[in-house]
Amino acid sequence: MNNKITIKDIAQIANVSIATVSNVMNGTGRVSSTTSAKVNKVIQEMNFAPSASARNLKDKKSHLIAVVVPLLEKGMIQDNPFYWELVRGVEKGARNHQVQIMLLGIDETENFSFVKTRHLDGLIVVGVFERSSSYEQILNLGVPCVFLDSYLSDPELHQVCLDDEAGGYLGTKHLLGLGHQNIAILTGKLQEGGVNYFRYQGYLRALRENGITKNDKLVFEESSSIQGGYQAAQKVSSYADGISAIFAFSDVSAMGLIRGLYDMGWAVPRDISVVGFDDIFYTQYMIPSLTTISQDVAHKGKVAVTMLLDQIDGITCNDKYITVPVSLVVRQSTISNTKG
Amino acid sequence: MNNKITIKDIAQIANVSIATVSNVMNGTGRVSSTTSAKVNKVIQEMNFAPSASARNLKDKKSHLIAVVVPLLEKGMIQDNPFYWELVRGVEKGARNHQVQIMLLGIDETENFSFVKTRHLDGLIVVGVFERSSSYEQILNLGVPCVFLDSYLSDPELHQVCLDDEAGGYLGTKHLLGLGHQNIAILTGKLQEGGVNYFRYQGYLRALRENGITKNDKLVFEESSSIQGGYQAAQKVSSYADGISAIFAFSDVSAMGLIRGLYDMGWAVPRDISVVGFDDIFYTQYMIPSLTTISQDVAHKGKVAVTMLLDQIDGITCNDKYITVPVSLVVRQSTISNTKG
DNA sequence: CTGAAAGCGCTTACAG
DNA sequence: CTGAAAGCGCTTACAG
Repeated sequence: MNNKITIKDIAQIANVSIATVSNVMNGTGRVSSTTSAKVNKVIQEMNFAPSASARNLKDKKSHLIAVVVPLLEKGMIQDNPFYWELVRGVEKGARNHQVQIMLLGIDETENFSFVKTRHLDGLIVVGVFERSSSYEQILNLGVPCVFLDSYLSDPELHQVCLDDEAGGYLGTKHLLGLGHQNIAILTGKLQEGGVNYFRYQGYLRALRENGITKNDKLVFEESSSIQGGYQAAQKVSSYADGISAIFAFSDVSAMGLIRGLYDMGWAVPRDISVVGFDDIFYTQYMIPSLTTISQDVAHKGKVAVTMLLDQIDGITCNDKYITVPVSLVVRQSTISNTKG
Repeated sequence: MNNKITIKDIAQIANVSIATVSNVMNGTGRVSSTTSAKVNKVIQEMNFAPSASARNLKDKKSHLIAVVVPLLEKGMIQDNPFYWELVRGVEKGARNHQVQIMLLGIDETENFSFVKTRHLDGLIVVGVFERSSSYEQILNLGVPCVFLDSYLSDPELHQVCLDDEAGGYLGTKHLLGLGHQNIAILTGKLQEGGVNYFRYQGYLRALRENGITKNDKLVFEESSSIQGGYQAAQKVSSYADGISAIFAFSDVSAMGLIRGLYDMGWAVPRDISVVGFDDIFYTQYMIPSLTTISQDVAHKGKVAVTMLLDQIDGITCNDKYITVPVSLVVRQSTISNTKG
């Protein structure tokens, strides 16, 4: 094939120097409009696409950013479709700004050499913890970053976070309002400083406001997956006739939980009310449809790209820490407490 | 930061030439083990990561492949989580082989210049049609490609397809076996040569085998999304008391359909049996769980990478066309026809 | 307004 | 076994 067309060929055909061709392409320097038109015509005709490698070698800019997503144990990227919505948002945002994205799954063994190797312009990092090896590594890179759902204490870091505490509060409040007293939570790893931790804080605040003392037995800590939710159902149902409502910190685990309860003869919301978190695309189509805490994930992705690109372009934004709002969406999975 | 370390620095510190450093890194040429050890030590200590740009400029290889996914009208990548499972499979496969992936959404205006610009080693293209502009463009690129779910007639093309015809057949056969006669289908665009087309052919074959003449009124062509399925419910229920079963050509549309029917007072499977397609992660957790045609999407992604990399490395495989098998998974959404 | 030339950081024959 | 040098395809001062 003819992917070997270079700036030299264009220069030769257009009868100008390569410097001129370069200037035309980049709108730099002073070029007469006739020359410019002539060169552009040749570029068109030859279907010339300048080599990014050569450019990067000079510029040290790649116009490539990476979306870095944690790996599941099995070496696969997270399966929660939540990540897909996020990535889709990032892709769209990036496309609008002429940069392209790489997708990378990482675990604690990752050394991030690809960032230097590829001269990546920046990173969008999803869900790292403060004291993880990945976190350290990323900071040492000294490359523009935006962290998503990561809650890092360093105020200099650019972050986009959800108002998780409010989400935890809203969901709990909703259940309390329906007369539920023994409200269980189904959460993924409850690591301090993590997403679930803040949701849990919101839960506790709502309880306090209502003068309810917390009961650690009502905290079910399971893998935050659909299977995890399913497994939790056994524990939940075997534990307690007292539990009239449960707040799951992700929609996928809520779905697994509901199905698990169903298999044990419990109907939602008749026997127990369930609240989810995320407002994943299918929640309103579930039977019963799921009451959940809604967030605009795709928007989050777009915000992250915008922040990152500003940062790359050296535009300082006054708000390094952006909190995306949450809202409660009431559907069929929650009803008034009938157990008295 | 010190991302400015180059091969020169390493050479200087290790007291050798840059050629030697290069040879050590690439295992090329003849290097004494002492020199090699010395150089490697310095590389380690300096945390040196060679520039991909410089390398690519010489090699014309980027160790980058792109996953190309069709765009929805709204400029976003497809929202079906099916794509996420696929991309995850590709990512894992790529990671195991030291190449990295770019994710790109494309529409008919895409000119694919990024392929030449970035010297991409290859492309994994999902769901293009034979006579689309994208298809033409991609062929002209002359770059290694693997097409997924695309059904292209050129036997020289590398493709990974599902046995869609068999899937359509199996699902229909299952319903026939349960005594259903008026079996409707809910399909996305029924374009000749497309995925849905083949599933439809399988459906027809099963009907023929049972001596049932096809009825075009039983074909509901809707957007292949969860919303599309939901909307179809009205048409399905208003049409026909005769319909006792419906075969949806995607799980997401099946979910929307079931919910839509539910909202009109129809229960699945009591009033109507439903079969889906894909075996998306949540199907077994739905209430009722969904009978569906199963395919191993992540595996499909991995097969595609392997094929692509072989092709890039010039390894000719005898099988350019790989068909991934399907199987029927019977769950709760289908029961015997009770309408007589 | 235009062009000759250096240089980005590598790899690869080619000498030695 | 090791190194000097050319060259990959661009961009960017610098002359003219």
